[in-house]
Amino acid sequence: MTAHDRETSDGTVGRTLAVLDLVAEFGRPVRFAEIMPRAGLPKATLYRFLQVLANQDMLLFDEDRQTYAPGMRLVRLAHSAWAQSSLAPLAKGIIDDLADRIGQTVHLAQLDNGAVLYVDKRNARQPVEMFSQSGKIGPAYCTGVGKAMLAHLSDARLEQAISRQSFHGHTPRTITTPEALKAELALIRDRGYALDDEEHEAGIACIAVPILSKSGRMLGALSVTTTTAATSRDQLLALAGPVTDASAAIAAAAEAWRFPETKQ
Amino acid sequence: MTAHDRETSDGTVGRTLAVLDLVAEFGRPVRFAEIMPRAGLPKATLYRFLQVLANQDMLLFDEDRQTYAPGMRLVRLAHSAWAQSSLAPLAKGIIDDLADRIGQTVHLAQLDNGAVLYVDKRNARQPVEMFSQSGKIGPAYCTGVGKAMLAHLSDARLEQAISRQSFHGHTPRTITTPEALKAELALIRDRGYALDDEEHEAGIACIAVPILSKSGRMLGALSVTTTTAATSRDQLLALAGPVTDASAAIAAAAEAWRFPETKQ
DNA sequence: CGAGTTGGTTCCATTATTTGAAACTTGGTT
DNA sequence: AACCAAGTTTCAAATAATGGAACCAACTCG
Repeated sequence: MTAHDRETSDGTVGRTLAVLDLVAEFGRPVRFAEIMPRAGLPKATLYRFLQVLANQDMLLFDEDRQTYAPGMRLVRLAHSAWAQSSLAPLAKGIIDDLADRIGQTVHLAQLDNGAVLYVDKRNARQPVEMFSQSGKIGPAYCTGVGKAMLAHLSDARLEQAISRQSFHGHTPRTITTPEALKAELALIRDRGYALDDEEHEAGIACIAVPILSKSGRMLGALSVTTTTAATSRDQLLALAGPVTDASAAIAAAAEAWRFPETKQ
Repeated sequence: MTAHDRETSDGTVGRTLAVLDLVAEFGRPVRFAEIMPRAGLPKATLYRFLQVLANQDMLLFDEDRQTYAPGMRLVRLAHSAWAQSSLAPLAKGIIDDLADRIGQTVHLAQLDNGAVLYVDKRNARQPVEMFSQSGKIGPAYCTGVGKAMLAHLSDARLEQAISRQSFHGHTPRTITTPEALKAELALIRDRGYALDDEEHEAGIACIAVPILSKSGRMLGALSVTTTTAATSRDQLLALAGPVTDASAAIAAAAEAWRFPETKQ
């Protein structure tokens, strides 16, 4: 039993929110019977939890199809969360600049419960399609931003995060063991940036840097993604400079934001 | 005591989520003492609720400043909610078309707890800035989309929604009484579209239509916004046609989505 | 300096809520 | 008509939530 897995502690509220996660993970409306086996809760208990969540608009219950899906209240709450707690609002200008300058896809990510949470994105040229991208999650062990963030975690938090990785071999180059990952993280820490060279998806490479506060706290990560077809490894490495600069600028903005006035 | 105000029923979970809303409403990180008076809960209870929420990443607690703000877990959950439960994904193409054709700001909204929840938006020309817009809420009684939706609510739900309106007089034209609102809603139901003629903001007008399922259920609303400076009332009214068509197309898409196969 | 104040945290006996096995209802299938 | 699966309700026992009060800073002020 690790310190506190969100699920088990926190009494009724924690258990209920775990069910919410479960429903969200399906990615489609689900029926009671589909949730049951995964929830590991007595029928009656799960039933009551779902009722409460639906009542609370945290879930939307479709009467006709008898399915549950994440509800609209979450969208409203997330708006608030994104605006206040994510790096996105204060990084906006900096990311715009970076994307303009290098003309490639840019991702801004934060770490959420051991997974990569994308909080903002700029596509190479087409109009931004944000909410459908912002809020999306991805694996940490095989993405540039993921590794960049893991590399700057405290030992305890790293262990916790590693225990949540699934280490699925997406491509032949995917890192699939905790040991190999730790070695890679040490390297990343040394050179200051992470590479994802077709570890997650064939033909896709990216360079990522962590966003670190003055005191060394890991706030998030920034990456530029390219296709191996269009961009050589050297060209990709050449982006390290601009991306690192942008990352530093975001860190500075975060610092300024969190301590806006000296004393007053 | 009305049937079920989300707050009071639903036991511990409901009460805890009410606190989450409370924090989100502030729109900025807040301290314990600021939440206290509004929560109407004993100190110890509120304290525990906040602890649990922070533990669950539903809130983010800033150790240094001792403040709570909505947490990143909400962003992840909302992504799921937006993709599955909102009209946005299936309306996307239709809205793109509409915005292209008429070149004005377009809003797609749904009703959430008596308030307008914007789920998608197209700006007149500049790149979309979505998450900062999607998830945003606004008043129902003085916006086009709000009135369009209220007009197609069942009596019971309408009463419930009206009881949640604040009826603040934003401009000289704002409707400020439930009676006047009900009269306006009858008119809207008759003619099929709602107008907001500088009721919310001076210089801003909009035309909105409800999105109704075949069975008459109100799914959301669609609006086009213009400035009174650039667009005459007649020009605005001329948009009723295209907007209504788009709304019908969205309703059809929703219908098709919810009943994809006949029997299989 | 020390008494007072505000903001935050912890205790713990009481109480109300949650719990879940089992019974029941509903709707569909053979 | 009997059967089965999915979903809903019941109710006594078990547990977890409750909140008044005490406690602990960290400031402020006389």
